[in-house]
Amino acid sequence: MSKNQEIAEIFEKIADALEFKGDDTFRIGAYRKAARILKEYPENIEDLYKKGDIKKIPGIGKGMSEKIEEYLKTGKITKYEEVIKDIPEGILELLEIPNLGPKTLNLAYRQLGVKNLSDLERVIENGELANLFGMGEKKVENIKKGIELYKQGRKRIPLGIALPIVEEIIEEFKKYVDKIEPCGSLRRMNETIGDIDILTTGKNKIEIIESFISLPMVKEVMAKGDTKASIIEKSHNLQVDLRVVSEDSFGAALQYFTGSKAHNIKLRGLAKDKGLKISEYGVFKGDKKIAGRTEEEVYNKLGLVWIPPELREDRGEIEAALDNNLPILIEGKDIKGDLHIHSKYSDGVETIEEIAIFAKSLGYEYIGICDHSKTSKIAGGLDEYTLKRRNEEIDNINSKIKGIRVLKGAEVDILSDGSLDYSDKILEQLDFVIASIHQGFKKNVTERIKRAIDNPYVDIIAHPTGRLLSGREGYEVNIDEIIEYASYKKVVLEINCYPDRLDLNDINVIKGKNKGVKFAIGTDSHNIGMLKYIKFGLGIARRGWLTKIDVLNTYKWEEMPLRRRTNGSSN
DNA sequence: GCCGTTTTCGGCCCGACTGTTTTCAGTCG
Repeated sequence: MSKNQEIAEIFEKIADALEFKGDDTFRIGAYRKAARILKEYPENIEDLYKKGDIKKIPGIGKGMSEKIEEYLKTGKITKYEEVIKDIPEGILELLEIPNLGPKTLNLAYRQLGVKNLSDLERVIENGELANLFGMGEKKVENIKKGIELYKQGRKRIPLGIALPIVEEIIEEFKKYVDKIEPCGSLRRMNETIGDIDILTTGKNKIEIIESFISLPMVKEVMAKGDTKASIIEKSHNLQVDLRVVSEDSFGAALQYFTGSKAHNIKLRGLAKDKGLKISEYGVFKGDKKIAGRTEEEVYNKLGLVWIPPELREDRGEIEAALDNNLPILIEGKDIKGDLHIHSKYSDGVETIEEIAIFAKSLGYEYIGICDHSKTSKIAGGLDEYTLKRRNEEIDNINSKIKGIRVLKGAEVDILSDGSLDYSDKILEQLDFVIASIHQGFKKNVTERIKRAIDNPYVDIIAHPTGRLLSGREGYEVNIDEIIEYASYKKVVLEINCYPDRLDLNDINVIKGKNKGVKFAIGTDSHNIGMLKYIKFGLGIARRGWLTKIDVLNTYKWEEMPLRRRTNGSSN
């Protein structure tokens, strides 16, 4: 874990502890903000500290920088030890229980000695909790429901799983409403989704709410009012929030519910400075509403150009919008082909010809067929002889099918000693080469990837960190070092679109972009249905502030800046 | 705890829903 991450986690714990104790909410907010900044910061905080620059980070002031310094020097933060001293171990975890906040938890602790989950369950069952001042049967019932959800482990789920659920809900529900739009982290294309927010507008609000809570996928209704309702859906126990607003507030509501929270807080501060007020209903000057119908209107009234949802994380996008200096983000129409597709030759489903015909129908100019190399036996890796046969087949297809070019690629294993699974002589016969780790996740991964980068035939490093959103931590790799080296050697890093991977992620993409690295967006498709996953990679690319020129597969094949070309050798 | 071309003190985003409370607190997003 990086120092940034370690310190961020301590700041988070301080915030939890202060919240439990009922400390000033703005102080708590300051710790949470500092934690978020550290977690997302594209530079190593230790390096920054050595340069003496940490206080220049907005949100890190005197207090935070002293604590960071203390941690870097001594490995601990005194403030943290002080605040957790008189708090029973483990009780703060209970703050994750929905419907149980710091006030109630603290009350249960002081009055009933609740220190852990089983204590809490006991005082619920014997009625002691309900008897406390300000408590009652219904509140306790909601906490009980919250405990159930907590025990089921309400994890954030990958974007790729959440999106089809949302699409199903919208399909089922759209007949009831005039307009319907998903918002929240889903609209921002966050790699994982905590809950789903859907915004609608329509004539009869009550009827809309009623039809929503009666949808077939509803498992449980959490809340229901005149303008919003929350349900838990059946398939993944996801919370889905529906908001209904009137037409002339739709833009303001879309902006508001898209977030992020940090982005909105900063926006509201900006509005305040201008003597304006923003809410989900619009932008107001005094009592007069001056914007709200569209998002553009809302941003414009604050002196900003419209900001794409993927950038709304308070990572400098508001400052850039003030200067009219936002990047022109890459879009779907810029993608000229997919550079990471497996065919039937290895572990894919379709023949190369079938893939080519399908990709042509998507409007692609080329596809890169990247079957596994011989050591990946379990994935049907190709030996040299089969690879040669495959290449001949690709030549045939290219002469037969017009309007799309099939590129001879390979996803070559980086072996345990850092060498590649094919000889240079074989690699030379390919149009381009992807190298990746598929074994020895804990064995010298950084050095091995660097050795692969040293090979002049390697163009792209696939899924550079190896993390899986469903759980696997990723390789033991120093990704900062890989980014640095890729930048130096002009090797391209992949944004792998596979929904469980999304690797690199947005933060690493930002780091790479800052160092001048180029990226390839590849779906890693094993069947043609997966080619549509390109949209997830695009989401990551946009969250990483990438423009068209940062991405390899927005170039025509002849103009693609592969390093074996840019280094002077011909194709 | 952070921050400041109106401020180094006094602000800090804003509102919905729920429940228990006779005017509002807690939780959530």
